[in-house]
Amino acid sequence: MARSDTRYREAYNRILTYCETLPPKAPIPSETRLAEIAGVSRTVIRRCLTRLEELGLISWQGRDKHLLRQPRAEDRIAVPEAAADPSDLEQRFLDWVLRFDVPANTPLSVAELSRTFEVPQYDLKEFLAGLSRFGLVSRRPQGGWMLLGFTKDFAIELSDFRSVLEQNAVSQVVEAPVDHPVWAGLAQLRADHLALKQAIDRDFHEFSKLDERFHQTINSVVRNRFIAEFQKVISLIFHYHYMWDKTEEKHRNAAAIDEHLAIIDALEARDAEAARDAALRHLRTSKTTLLSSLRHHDLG
Amino acid sequence: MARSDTRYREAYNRILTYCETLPPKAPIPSETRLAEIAGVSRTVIRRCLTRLEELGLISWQGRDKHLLRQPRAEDRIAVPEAAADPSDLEQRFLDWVLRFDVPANTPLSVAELSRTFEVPQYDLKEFLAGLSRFGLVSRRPQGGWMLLGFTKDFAIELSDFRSVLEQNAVSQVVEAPVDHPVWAGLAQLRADHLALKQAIDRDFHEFSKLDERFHQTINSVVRNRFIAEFQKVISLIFHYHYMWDKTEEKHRNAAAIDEHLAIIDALEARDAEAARDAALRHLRTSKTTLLSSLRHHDLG
DNA sequence: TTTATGTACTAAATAATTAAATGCAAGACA
DNA sequence: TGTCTTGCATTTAATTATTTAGTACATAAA
Repeated sequence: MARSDTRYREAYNRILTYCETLPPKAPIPSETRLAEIAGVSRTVIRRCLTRLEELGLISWQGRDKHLLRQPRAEDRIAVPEAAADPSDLEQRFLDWVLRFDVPANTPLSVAELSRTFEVPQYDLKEFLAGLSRFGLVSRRPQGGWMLLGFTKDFAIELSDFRSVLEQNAVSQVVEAPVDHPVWAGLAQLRADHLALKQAIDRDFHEFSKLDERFHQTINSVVRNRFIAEFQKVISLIFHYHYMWDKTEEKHRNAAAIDEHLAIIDALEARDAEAARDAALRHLRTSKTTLLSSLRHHDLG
Repeated sequence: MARSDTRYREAYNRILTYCETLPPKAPIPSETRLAEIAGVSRTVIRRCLTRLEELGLISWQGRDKHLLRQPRAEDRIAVPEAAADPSDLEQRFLDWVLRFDVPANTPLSVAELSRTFEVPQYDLKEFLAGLSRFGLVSRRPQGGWMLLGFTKDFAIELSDFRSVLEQNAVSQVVEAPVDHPVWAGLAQLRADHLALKQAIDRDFHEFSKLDERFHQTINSVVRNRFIAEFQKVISLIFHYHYMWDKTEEKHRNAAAIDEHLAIIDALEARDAEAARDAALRHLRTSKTTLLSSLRHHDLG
């Protein structure tokens, strides 16, 4: 019942690797130096040295440390399997919510989620605390957490907020210098949109990816930590719902392609007002799509 | 080493209060009913009932429960001092950061913060995890947390983000129906601004409060959980820095009053474009002020 | 004087533990 | 017979205790 000693184990192996580079009988550097090499504190280094001495790899008396023999493969210490990295927990969590269409006001059990995602409970708690800032989850008075999201109100507010951010992004694109990578990106996007428009009867479901790329390109111009954080969540949610609402998908995607092209036209003409108008039209369509996809889920 | 039984203790006292309303020898409702009354689970209610029986307050056999005597003051159970409520932890934390001018890239010790704010470490971790979503703090590789905020970049990005949100708010105010409370608020603000303008030589430091109220009023029109969450943080940061930058405070505040009045004029004339222009001018001034206050802190 | 180690203390991560919640089955009562 | 209630068992969550790791200072060696 205490923290794991992974840090020590990893440091130990790193020190072994370092020792392999030393000539036989070489003196071992100071604790401080080793701490720098392994990127840990002296406390950990001393544990490593103790073990090295016990295994007869080094002699250690006072400040006199010498390598006794070359490290072998079996000297290495086992490092516990790195748990599924919690870095993309957000992606996987939202994926789970959206894929299984978890309804609003579902109580979330940390214990259960911890099993599902194979992530320690405390990582999850930290993660949920973060999401609560976005109003996606909240604490329940009896303890535990509750999924709030994906009500109609949520969708409306999310769409509105997205509109605000994207209107701003569009304004910034117009101001971007000619050598900004966004222009190359938009040129490519125009070509890809036109290509898909030709093959829309067959490849209409390819649009979802293109849509995501389109919005990402436009937003890439905005360098803002606050906005960037939100964009990740927003794009994921829209991406999924867009994919799932199958009603008139082909027709809807064809229309969206034209809306995108209108935005690209206005941007390349550096016409701020026209671009904002075109973007607004497109975002309104998106909002409607998101809302209708929610409605279908509710009914079905 | 386990969770506290505060919940049980509070529930017990609540049940006592309920019993006081009952006539002598009255039957006690079912466990489920009591659970509803006290807002806890049946498990807690059973602990309460056990104690009530032990103290001879009730008889309890099977599902037959009767009140034996009226509860007295000394029957109440002691509830551990409610720790300083963690709800306004955010306020107090930001207050601390800003008041002591904690520099960027300061390591934050959960243990120390826990003592400072008299909040369990547990709560703090959750809180910091939330703040990390706003890019105010981040995890350190060696463990622990680190305060990121209040560099120049941070201030710029925060200001820009604020501009985006407020431009949007201003656009919404113009569209607000005539009976919306914002119009009364603005009328009052106009009067207060004019009054302060008269007495600016003496009361110029009163402006900070007025500024906060002004921005709050405008943003109150926007009903959006995402934006609301940010506004709290943003307004606090600007509020403090505004108060502290003493350079030319009087002149600066006088100018800001005029900028506010210009915005109010445009809003009341329902002139969206003029309002956005006026807001933009004011937000640019604010940004400059925030940046210059940072510069002074760096030099001092 | 400088640098390394010894020692002591502080802090963070996390498993263990108890409080609380919940689900299910059987019994009581109408 | 059906509904409400309680008894029992299991699961979950909050919080502490404990171990690992980091850090500061004293002391000793070079």
